[in-house]
Amino acid sequence: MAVHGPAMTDVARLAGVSHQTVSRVLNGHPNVREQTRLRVRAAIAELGYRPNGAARALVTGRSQVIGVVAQNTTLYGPASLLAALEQTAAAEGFAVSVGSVRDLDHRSISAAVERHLSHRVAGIVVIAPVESAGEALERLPKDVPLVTVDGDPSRPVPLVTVDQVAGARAATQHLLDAGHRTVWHVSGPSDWFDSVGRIDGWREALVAAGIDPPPLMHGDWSAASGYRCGQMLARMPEVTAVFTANDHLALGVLRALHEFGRRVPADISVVGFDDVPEAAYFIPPLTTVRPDFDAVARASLQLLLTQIESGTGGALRQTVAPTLVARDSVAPPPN
Amino acid sequence: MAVHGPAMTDVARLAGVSHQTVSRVLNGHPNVREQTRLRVRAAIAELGYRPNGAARALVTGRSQVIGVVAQNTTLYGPASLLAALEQTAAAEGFAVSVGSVRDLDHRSISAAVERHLSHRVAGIVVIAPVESAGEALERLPKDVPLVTVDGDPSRPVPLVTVDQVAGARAATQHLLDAGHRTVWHVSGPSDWFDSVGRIDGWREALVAAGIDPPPLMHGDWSAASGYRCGQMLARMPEVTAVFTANDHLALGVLRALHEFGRRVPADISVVGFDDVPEAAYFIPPLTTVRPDFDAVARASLQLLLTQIESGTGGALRQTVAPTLVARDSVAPPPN
DNA sequence: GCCGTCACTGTTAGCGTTAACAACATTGGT
DNA sequence: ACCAATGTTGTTAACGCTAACAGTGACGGC
Repeated sequence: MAVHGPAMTDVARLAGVSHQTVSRVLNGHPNVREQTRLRVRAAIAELGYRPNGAARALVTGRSQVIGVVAQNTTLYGPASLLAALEQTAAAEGFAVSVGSVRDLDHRSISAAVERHLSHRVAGIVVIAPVESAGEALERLPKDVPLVTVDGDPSRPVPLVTVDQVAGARAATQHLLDAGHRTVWHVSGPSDWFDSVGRIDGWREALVAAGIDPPPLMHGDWSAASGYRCGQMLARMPEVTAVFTANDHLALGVLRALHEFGRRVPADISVVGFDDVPEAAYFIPPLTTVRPDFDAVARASLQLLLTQIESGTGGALRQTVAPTLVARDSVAPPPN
Repeated sequence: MAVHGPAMTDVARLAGVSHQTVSRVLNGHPNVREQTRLRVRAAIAELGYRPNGAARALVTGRSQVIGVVAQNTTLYGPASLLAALEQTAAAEGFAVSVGSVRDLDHRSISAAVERHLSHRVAGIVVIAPVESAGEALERLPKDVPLVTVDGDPSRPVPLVTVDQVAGARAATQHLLDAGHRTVWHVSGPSDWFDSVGRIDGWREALVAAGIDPPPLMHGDWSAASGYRCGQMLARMPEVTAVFTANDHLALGVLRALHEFGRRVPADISVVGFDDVPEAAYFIPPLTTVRPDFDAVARASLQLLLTQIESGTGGALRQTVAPTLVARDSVAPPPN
C-alpha cells in the first residue's frame, strides 16, 4: 500500500517545466502560456496526479475543510442541515468534517472544536441549539472563523437561525384564524433555543389576540414524549387546538388522540414544526411549519467564507423565515 | 486573522528542549524522562499549543481522517450510520469527513472519492447501496483502504452489510406465523441492494412455506410511494398481510389503509423495516425490523483500520443480523 | 579505568506545496 | 538600437512536523 502517488515535481518533469509552473496551472494563475498549460494538464492526467492537500494546507496555513460540530445528526433537522451544509461547501471547494458530540456540554464541544482546530480547518460551524453550548464558544480562540447555527441570540457570535418565533407565531395564528379560542403548546426541551423561540412565538400570537396562554406541556422532541402529553390533552374536552414544537411530537400527540377517540381535525386541530418528509402521510396529513435548511446552510457558509476571506470577525446575524405548510390536520373547532 | 498559533519549536524553546523531544512527548514515545515530559506538557498548556495535523499528515503520508461517501444523509438509515461511524472513529482518534453525493452514479462517486483522496484521508467508507456505485469503485486506486457498506455483495471489495435477507425473512415469517396465508411486499427502488435483499428474503420465506409469492409492489422508500401502493392494497380484500421495505413506506401504507377503512391489525397486518424512532408511535405502533447501525459502523471501521494498519487489502466481508421488534401492527388474519 | 549498553536528547533532512523573488523573452515606444 | 513594461518561467526558501541518525551521560562488567 501507500505507494505514494506522483508529486508535483513528477508532473513537472514529464511536462518539461518547473514544479512551480505546475502549481500555477493548478491554481489558475493568469500568466501561463496556453501551450504550457495544456502540456501540464496532459502530464497531470497521464500520471493521475492529485495535489496533496496536506502540503498545501501546511504552506498556506489553512485547509479547504470546514468543521461542523453538531449533536444528534440523527434527528431530521440537524441531518438536513448537515447535508445542506455539505452540498453548499462542496460547491465552494470545501470538504466538511463532522464532529458530532454526544452531549452539548462545553467539555464535549470544546473537545470537538479542538479536534477540528488541530486539523487546521478553515472555519467552524457549530450547530449549538443549547444553552450550555454558548459558554464553550466564549472561551474559544478568537482567530478562527466561526458561525453558530440555532445558537444563543444573546451572544456576540455570528449566528444564523431559523426564525423560530415567526414560525411559531404563524402556526398559532393559523389555528386562531381557523376559529379556535386558544391554542395549547407541546414544547421541546427548555434548554434548546429552538424550543424557547417556538414557545415565545406561540405566546406572542396568543397575547396579541388577547388570549391568556394555557399551561405549557413540556416534551423532549420525541414521539414518545408527544404521546405522553397527548394522553393528557386528549382527556381535556376544552382542548381543540394544539401546536407542537416538532413533527415527531405531533405524531405522538396524534396517536394519543386517536386512542382516546378524539378525531383530528374534527375534534382537535394539530400543527407541527419541521415538515419532515413523512409528515404529509401522518393520519391525518400534518399541517406544519417548514424551515428552509438550504437557506440556513447557504447563509452560514456565506458568513463563514466572508470571515475566512476578509479575516474580520464581525458579529453578523442572519435569520431565515420558515413557511407554513397547510395540510389536513387543522379545521374549525367543533360546533 | 490567522495569527498562526505557536509551533512545536515555540513549545520546545519554552520547555528548554528540542522540538523533537516535544514531538516525542506528543506521540507517546517511551524514552523521555518523566520530568522532561512534564515540562513539555506544561509548556504546551501554557502556550495553548495544538499540533498541526497538516504537517503531520504531510510527513507521515496520511492524515487521521476517514472519508465517508454517502448519498442521502437525510434518510434515517444513512444518517444513523454516519453518526455511528463518526462516534466510533472519534474514539479511535479519527475525524470523519463527509462527501455526500446527490446521485450515486459513478461520476459523482468518483468525484467525491477524488476530493477525499486529495485530502489524503487514511481510508474511505462508501455507503453505496446502489448498483451503479459499484462500477465507480472498481476503477478506484487500489492503494487506499476502502470499505463499502450495504454495497454489492458480488464485488471483491471489503463489505459490511446488514443482513437484509435474514431481516426480511424474519418479518415475513412473523406474519406467516400469525396465521396469514400469504404476505405482500412493498419494496424499495430495485437498484438498491437493500431492496433486492429484502425482496429475496421475503420471497425465500414464502417459498420455504410452499407459498407462491404475490406480485411485488414497487416503492421508492418514501411515504408517498407507500401511500400509493397502499391505495391499491386497500382495495384488494384478499390482502391480509403486508411487509414493507422500510418504515416510511409502512407509514404511507398505514394511512392508505386507514382512509379505506381497513383496520390495522384487525383487517390487515403490517411490518416495516428500520425501526425509526417514531415507529412506535405510528397508528398503530409498527412491528418492524431493527438493523444495528452501531454494529455496522464498528465493523466497518474495524475493517478499515485493519487495512490502514496492516497495509493489506483483503476482501473481507461482514454481516450484521437485524432483530425483529414486535409491536401492535400484526395480528392473525380476520376469521 | 576502559568500553559496551542503555536511557535520553539533539541535529539534520526531508515530506509536497506555495510565495517571493530573480531571470529571461518579447513587445512596443522612442 | 535602446529601455521600460510586460508576460512567462525558474529558483529558493519556508510551512511544522517525523524519522533517522548522532550525540551525551550514567552505569556496570571486566
